[in-house]
Amino acid sequence: MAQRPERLERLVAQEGDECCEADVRARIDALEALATEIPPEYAADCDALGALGSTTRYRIVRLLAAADRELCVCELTPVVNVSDSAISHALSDLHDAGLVTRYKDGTWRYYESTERAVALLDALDATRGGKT
Amino acid sequence: MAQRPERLERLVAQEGDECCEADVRARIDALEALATEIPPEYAADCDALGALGSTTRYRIVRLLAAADRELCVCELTPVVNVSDSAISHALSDLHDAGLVTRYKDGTWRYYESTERAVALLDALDATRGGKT
DNA sequence: CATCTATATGAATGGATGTGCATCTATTCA
DNA sequence: TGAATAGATGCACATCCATTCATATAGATG
Repeated sequence: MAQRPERLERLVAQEGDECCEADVRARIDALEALATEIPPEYAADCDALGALGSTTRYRIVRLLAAADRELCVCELTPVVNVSDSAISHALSDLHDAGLVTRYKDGTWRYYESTERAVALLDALDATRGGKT
Repeated sequence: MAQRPERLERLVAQEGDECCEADVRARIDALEALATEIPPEYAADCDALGALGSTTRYRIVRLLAAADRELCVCELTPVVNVSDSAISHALSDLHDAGLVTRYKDGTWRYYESTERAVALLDALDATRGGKT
C-alpha cells in the first residue's frame, strides 16, 4: 500500500544510529495501522463539516442552536440575508448532512439543529483562540 | 434589518389567538437577538470546518490525531495517496485554518494536530449515527 | 561552491459549489 | 373547485476548489 518510502527510509536511517530494512518496514506498518483508525463513516463526517463550513449554512445552524427550539423557515428568512431559495437549498443540504431535523405543520416547515451540529459548534467555541 | 416579515406576521397571527403589531415586532427582535450570538470569529470557524471537510485534509488530520505525536511529511506521503504537492498544499491550508502546528528540523518538517482539530474529530465521533 | 534532497509555491485546469430566477408541489381557505 | 401561500426544486451562471505539473527555496553534504 505504501507508495514512496524512499524518503521515509532515509528518515528512519537518520533517527536511529542503527537501521535495517525491518525498522523501515515496522514504521510503515505502524503508519498503516493509524490509517485503519480512520472511521468508515468518514464521508458522512466530511459532508457534515463541509455543510457547516459555508457562511450561510453556518449562520442558519447558529441561529437554530441559539434558539434552542425549532424555527420556522419564515423566521430564518428575515435574519439571513439571502433569497428564500438559497435558504431552502441550505436547509436541504444541512438536512442531508445530518445537521438539522425537520417536520411539517400545515404549510409551515420547522427546522431544529441536531446534537451533531451543536457538538461541532461547541467544539469550535471551546477551542477559540487556542494555538495548539 | 429584518427584510420580509410578511410571512412571519402571518405565522405570529396564527399562533396566538390575539395578535398585534407589537407581537410581530417582539418576535423579530428576539430573532435578531439570536443573530448577535453568532460569534464574531465565525469566519475562522468556517475556515476550520471547510478545511477539515475535504477528504484529503480530513485523512491527514485523522492520521496526526491518531498518531498523537508529530509526524514528518514523509510519513504522511506513503499513506495518503495524492501527490507530494497536494499534501503540501493540504498541510498549508490546515495550518492556515489553525488545525495543525508545524516546525522545521533540518530539511524535515513535522506537523501535529491542534486541540481544535481534535475537538472537532471528537465531536464527530461522539455523535455518529445520532438522529437528533 | 555545487549538488542533492525535502518541502513549498505558482500556474493551469477540470470539477464542484452557492446563489438567484423561474417553476413546481402541497396545503389552506373561500 | 379555485385561488393564494410556504416552501422545494431544476436550471444557469459565476465563483471557488483540489489536484497536478513545473519550478523555487532552504538546508545538508561533499
